[in-house]
Order: sequence, then structure tokens, then C-alpha cells
Amino acid sequence: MTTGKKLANNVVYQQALGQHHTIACENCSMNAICQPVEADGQTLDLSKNYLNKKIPVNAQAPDTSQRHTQVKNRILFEENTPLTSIYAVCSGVFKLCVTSKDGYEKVVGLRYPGELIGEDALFLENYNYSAIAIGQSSVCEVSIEQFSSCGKLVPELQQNLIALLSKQSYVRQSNFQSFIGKKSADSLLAAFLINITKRNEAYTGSSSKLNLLVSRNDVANFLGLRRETLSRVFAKFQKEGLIKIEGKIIHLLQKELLCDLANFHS
Amino acid sequence: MTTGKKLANNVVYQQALGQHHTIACENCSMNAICQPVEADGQTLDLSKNYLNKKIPVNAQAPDTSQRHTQVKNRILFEENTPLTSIYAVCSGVFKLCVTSKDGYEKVVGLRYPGELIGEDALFLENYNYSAIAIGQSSVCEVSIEQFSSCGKLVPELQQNLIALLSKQSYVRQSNFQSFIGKKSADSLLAAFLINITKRNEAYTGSSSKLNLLVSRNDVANFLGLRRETLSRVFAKFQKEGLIKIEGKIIHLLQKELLCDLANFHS
DNA sequence: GTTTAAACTTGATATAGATCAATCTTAGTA
DNA sequence: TACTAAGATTGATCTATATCAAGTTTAAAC
Repeated sequence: MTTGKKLANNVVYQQALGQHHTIACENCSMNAICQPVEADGQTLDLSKNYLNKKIPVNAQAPDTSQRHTQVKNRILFEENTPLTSIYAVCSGVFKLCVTSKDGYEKVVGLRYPGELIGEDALFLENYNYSAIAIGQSSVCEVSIEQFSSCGKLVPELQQNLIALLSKQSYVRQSNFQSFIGKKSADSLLAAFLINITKRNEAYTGSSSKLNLLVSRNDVANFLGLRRETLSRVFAKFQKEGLIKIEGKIIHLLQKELLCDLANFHS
Repeated sequence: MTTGKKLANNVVYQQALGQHHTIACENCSMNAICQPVEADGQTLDLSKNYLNKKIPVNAQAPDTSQRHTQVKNRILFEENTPLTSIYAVCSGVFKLCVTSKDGYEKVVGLRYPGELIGEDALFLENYNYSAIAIGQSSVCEVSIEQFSSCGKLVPELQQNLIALLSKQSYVRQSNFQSFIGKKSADSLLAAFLINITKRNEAYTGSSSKLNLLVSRNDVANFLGLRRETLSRVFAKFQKEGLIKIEGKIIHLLQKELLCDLANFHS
């Protein structure tokens, strides 16, 4: 891991935030169905049967673990292609996109370590968005077919999946509530920063700083703002002492005020 | 059902759209866990054990069915109160609200017949929003406690719940995708009309007209627009021949154009 | 049928954010 | 270290939507 002059801080923070390391399994949403379960008084680790590894793509440092798939700036899967697996992000970040008829790519979600990708299409034929790795990222892959055959044998596994799905449903609803009907750029960005920090809290160990990893362009696209507007709001927040910006790393200096802004209803 | 002079059309359409009738079970999201299941070669209708009825509240025409709870302009449950049941809307519509510190009530969702309420908090202590009946509405109630005890006995029931939750997760994600990052009032309203029509399609039997049931105020609140702005966009859409307005009933005359507007990315 | 309140619409003005354009910064490469 | 391209910021102007205000329609109550 080289340290350029200007980059030094960045790397330090990335290490501090653990963004280039894989998430601990106990902090991962997938954990509910990966954990060994008790069946007939025996302990079974069914994950061995359905958790796949994939060939690393464009990996700078080849992944040595068995579980994690390395992808860099690569498409994990494309919209409207057959659904075969669901994924949990292990490291890095993935953007979820849909492409409109005119070819415009709209960012409809971001997934950070420990979060699921594709589980919302579990009983559909096809994926409902494309998933694209930002920078160097990795995932765990769960084959639906293999999981199903395991699930039939172990009822407890199914209960765990129920809990996982319900939790996801909650996460999605919370997400929706955070952003629906927000009109001002200020409250949108505040809601976004609070939302992402919270989602990464268990993983990064910090409730006041986050590494966005994605470009300003992607954030602006996701929020429905112009990159110029987003830039201005970022600058304003920093000038007002609400945040401190170090490239893609954001320190939330006055979280209370940001929360007020995020909840502000106009 | 009386027919006033000006009201006649309205009532006719409401009947045509079936808004004052309860949804057929086969069109309801809850159906996956209400249907009788096969267990040990026997058919069990477990719904009898966990599907409750509730005392009608403010009902104009008392409900004679066993399953459906009648509530009118009433709170079904309040934010941050203990979660005991999940619900499926049988008739009418419910608005989901969160109240901010300053007392402002934000509409974070609308639930039409066949849709679930509260399932996203299934494994939480408390409900994460309040649910309020608009006009005369009714629900089916599933007691969590009773469902759980049934579920343990019948694995198939659990599989059905998995399917239900995954589908809900998909619905939520689709919802999110429809509204996140939409900036213009035009595309917001277009997305809203398409979204609600689609959600009600199986129930109303129509893919080109819908009965909003909720006030313009609630719609504007949900979309993050001012009622004046919403009113102007409604008027513009009608003037342009995209829709026809009959009070709360909206006819989608040019669905293709509305879809284009809804997908429009600026 | 008349009265009253609530819901909805329309008009005029002010403002937040888009747009267009230029500049600056960062990261990757020679 | 210098060069290059992509990403990010800043400035000036224009436009869509909020805001304030008045008026109209609808629905409920008397």
C-alpha cells in the first residue's frame, strides 16, 4: 500500500475505516443464513454448500480468501439478466443502476459492506438493476439453487432467512422514508450523510466519519441533484462547520444539526 | 348507497373500481400465509389461528364479515408503540406517517387494498410509523405471536412467508427507484400516478384509471411538493390531455407519455 | 335549502437549484 | 518530475417551484 504525499491522510483514514478490508461476518446482513445451525443435535455449516467464490476480476491484490470475490470497476450483474445468486458486499462499495430508454444511467442505490444485493428479486426471473463495483470491491455469493436445497432440509435456516428478509424490508422502508419528499438540497445531503454513516457504523466503528468511496457525480445522480449543486452544498456545510471534507472522507462534526436538517420537512 | 346529483359519477366509478368493497383474497399480498397449506397429507387452514378480527371503529356500515376490521379516519397503530400484528389492507387506503420533533406530520407511504402494513418491523420492538385509515377502510390482522407458533409447526408456511417478504422487499425497492432522485414536479406526479395505478391494477381491474382516495394535501406531502404546485401540475396534465380528473378519480389517457415523463431523468 | 368549513385552484412574486462556462484539483501515466 | 485526463469547484444567469394571497368549489352541518 503506497503512500503518496497528498494521499497519506486518505490511506490512513481508509485503513482506519477499514474500507479496504473485508467486513467481519458478524456484522454482515447475510450472516443470518451463513451461520452454522443446529440440526438434529448436530452443528451444520451449510454455507459451505451454497456460498461460492468467483474468479477475481481486475484485482490489484489477488484475493487469497476462499469466500470473497474480487471485482474492480466491474459489472457484478446486469439489469434484466437471469437471477442466479444474491450477494453480500464484503469490501468496497457497489452502485445499483437502471438505464432508461434514452441511455441515461440512474443510480438507484449504493451498497456498503455487510449489505445485500439482489435479494429483492429473489423470486423474480431477472435482476431489477445492474450492480457495478466501485474501485476494488468484493462480495460473497449465495447460489439460490443451492441455498434452496439446503433450506428444505433445515427449517431453522428458513427462519433465519425470514428474519433477514424482514430486516431488509425494514432497511428499505427506512431508506425510503429518509429520502421521499425531501426537497431542499441541504436536507437531501444531510439525510444522505446520516443514512450512510449509520449503515456503515457497525463496520467502520465510527458514528461520525465515513468514506463515501463513490464519486460526487454518483452521489449527485443518486440524490437527483446536479454535481455543481452538490458541490456547493458540501462547501456550505463545511464552511458552516457541520462537516469536514477530506476528499471522499467526510467527518460529521455537528451530527445533531445535520439530523435536524435531514428531518426538516420543507 | 345514495346517489347525490354531483356525486353520481363518483359513486359509479367507486363501484366500478371496487374501492368500497373488500379485495379478493387471491389478490392480497397476505394470501401467501393465509392460504390453507398441506401438512402430513392433511389440509390445514392455519389462518383461523392467527387471523384476528377487530371491533369496528366509526364504521358507517358495520362490517358483517368475520375477517375484516373496519376503521374510519382512525389510527390503526401509532409510531413507536409495541408491534403485535401485521396487517393487510382489505378496502380503502391507509396513510403511513412519521411525526418530526416540530410536530410536522410527514406521509411516508400509502397502502392500498392487498398491500401490507407493518411487516417491515416484524422483528423490531415497535412500529416505525403510524398507520391512519382514510375514509372508510378495513384490514385483516395477523397476530405475530399466534403466527409464530403456527409457523413452527408447518415449514411450508415459513416458505410462504419468505416469498411474501422477498416480494415486499422488491416492491419497496421498486417504489424507492420510482421516486429517488426525481426532481421535477412533472416527473414526480407522473411516477406517482403510474405507481399507484400499477399497484391497484389487480384489485381494480383497470390499468388506466385509479381512485386516489387520499386528499391532494396528502399526495403533495408524500411527494414533497406544495399543494399549489401539485394542483398546477394536475391541471397542466389535464390540459395537455395526459389525464382526465374527476375529483379523486384519475383517468390515465396517455400512459406512454406519462411513463416517459416518469422515467425522465432530469 | 342555507350556512359553514374544508379542500382545492389560480395568480403574482421571490428564491433555490439548474444550466452554461471557466477554472482548479487529483490521480494516473510517461 | 512533467503531462494528461478525469473529477471537482466556483461564478453568472435563467427557470421551476415555493410562498403569499385571494378566490372557487366541494362537502358536511344545520
